[in-house]
Amino acid sequence: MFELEPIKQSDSLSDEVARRLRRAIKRGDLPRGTHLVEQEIAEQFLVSRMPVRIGIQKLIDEGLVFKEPRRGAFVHTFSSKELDEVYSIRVALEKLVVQFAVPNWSIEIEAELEGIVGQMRQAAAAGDRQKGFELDSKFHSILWELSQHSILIEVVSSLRSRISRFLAEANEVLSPAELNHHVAAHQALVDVLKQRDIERAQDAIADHILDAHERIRNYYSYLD
Amino acid sequence: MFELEPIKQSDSLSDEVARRLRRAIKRGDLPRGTHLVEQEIAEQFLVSRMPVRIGIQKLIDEGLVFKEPRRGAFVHTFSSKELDEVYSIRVALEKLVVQFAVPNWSIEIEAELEGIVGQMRQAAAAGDRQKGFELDSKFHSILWELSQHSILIEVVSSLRSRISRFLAEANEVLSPAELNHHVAAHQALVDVLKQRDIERAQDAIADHILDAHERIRNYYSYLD
DNA sequence: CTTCGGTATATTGGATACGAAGTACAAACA
DNA sequence: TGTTTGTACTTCGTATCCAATATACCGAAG
Repeated sequence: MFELEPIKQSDSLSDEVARRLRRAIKRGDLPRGTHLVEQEIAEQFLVSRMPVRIGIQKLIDEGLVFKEPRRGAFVHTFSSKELDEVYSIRVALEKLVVQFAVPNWSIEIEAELEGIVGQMRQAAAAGDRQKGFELDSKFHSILWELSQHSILIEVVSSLRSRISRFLAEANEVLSPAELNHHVAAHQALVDVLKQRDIERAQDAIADHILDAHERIRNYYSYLD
Repeated sequence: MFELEPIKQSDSLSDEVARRLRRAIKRGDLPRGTHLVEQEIAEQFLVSRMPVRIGIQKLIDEGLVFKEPRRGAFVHTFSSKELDEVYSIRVALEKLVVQFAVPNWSIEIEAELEGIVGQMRQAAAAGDRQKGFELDSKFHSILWELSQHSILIEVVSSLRSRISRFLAEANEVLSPAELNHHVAAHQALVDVLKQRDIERAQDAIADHILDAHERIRNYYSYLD
C-alpha cells in the first residue's frame, strides 16, 4: 500500500467567487457603495449567476456587503459608530485570545513572532506600508490560531475582516513615526507574552488594539 | 418637511425558507446531523430549489448548518468543546452588553424586565419549561437591544443561536429546583442592574452565564 | 421652472430544465 | 467473507425564461 496526498477540491465556484470579491473589497478595488451587479460579475468571472449569488450571500453574512431588496448588493459603508463597535468587541475578544493562547506558548511560536516583528522593523525602515500591513495581519492571525479556539477565531477574524478595508486605507497614510510606534507595540506585546503572564499580556494587547482604534478613528474623523 | 417610516419589504422567499429552517432546527424538529436535501425542502415549502440553496447558505454562516462538498448540508452537531468555546466568548460579550446597556437603563426597561421575571416565576411554579425558555430568550434579547450596539447584538445573538437547540434540549429536563434557581438568578440580575452599577452588573451576568454553562455541560456530559 | 406622469430599461428574485460529477448503497461476484 | 461494480441519488453549476420593481429619462401640464 502507498499513500498519495489527497487532492483537495474543497473549492466550489461560489467559494472562489466569494474569495475574489472579498479580496477586491478588502484591497479597496471595489469602493464602498459599489453596486455588485450579478450579471457583470458573472461575466467577469466567466461563470453563471448562481455561484455569484451564493458568493455574495457569503459576503453579506460576513458583513462586507449589504443588500437592499429588489435593488441588489452593495459594498458596505461603515459608519464611525460601527467602527467603534467593532473595536470595543475586539478588545474584549483579543484579551480572550491571549488568555487561551498564553498556555500554548512555545519556543517555536516565540521565534516565529519575533521573526515577524523583525520583518516589520525592516518594512517600517523601508517605508513599505503594504508589507507592514500584511505582517500585522499575519502576526495577529498566528496569535488567534495559538488560542486553539475555533469559534473565537472565527468571530474575531470576521470582525477584523469587516474593517480591513478601512485599515488598509488608513495604513497608506501612516507617518514614519507611526510606523515605528507600531513596530514597537508589537515588540512590546511579544516581550510580555514571552513571560507568559496572562494578565499583563491582556493589558498589553488591549492597549495595542485601543491604540489602533484611536489611530484609525483620527484618520476617519476628518474623512466624513 | 415630515418623516415617515419607509415601507420595508425585506421578505424574500430565501429569507422565509431560512427562517423556517432556523426555527425547526432550534426547536429540535430537525435532529442534529439531519441531511438537508434541497429537493425535499423545496417540495415541502412549494418553492424551487434556488431559494432553498440561498436559505441554507444563510444558516451555514450562522453556524447552524455545515456543508460537506458534494455531499450536502447537515444540521450542525456541537462538540462539548465548541459549547465551552461559545460560552467563554459569551461571558466576555455579555459583560460588554451590560457595560453599554446600563447607561441606557430606564424605568420602562426596569418594569419590562421585572415583568418578564414575574412571568418566569409563574412559569416555573407551573413547571412550564417551554414558556420559561422563551422568557429567558426574551429577557436577554431585551438586554442586548438596550446596549444599542448593532454589531455586538449581531455577534452575541448569533452565538446564542448556535447553541439554542442544545439549550432547548437541556431545558426540558430541568428540575423544579433548577427552575427556581434560574428565576432567582434573573431577579438578582435585575436587582443589580437597577442600581446601575456597571461592575457589579457585569459580575452578576458573568455568574449567570457561567452558571448556565455549568448546567448545560452537566447535561451533555452524560450524553456523549 | 417645477411637478407630475408615463415609458423605457435594467436588475433582482425566482422557476425550470438539464448535465456533469461525486457519493452511497446494495447486489453480484470471487 | 470481503471486494467490485453498478445504479440511483444528490449536489453544483449552466442556460433560459419570466414577473416584479427600481431608476432614469422625457415630455406635458400647471
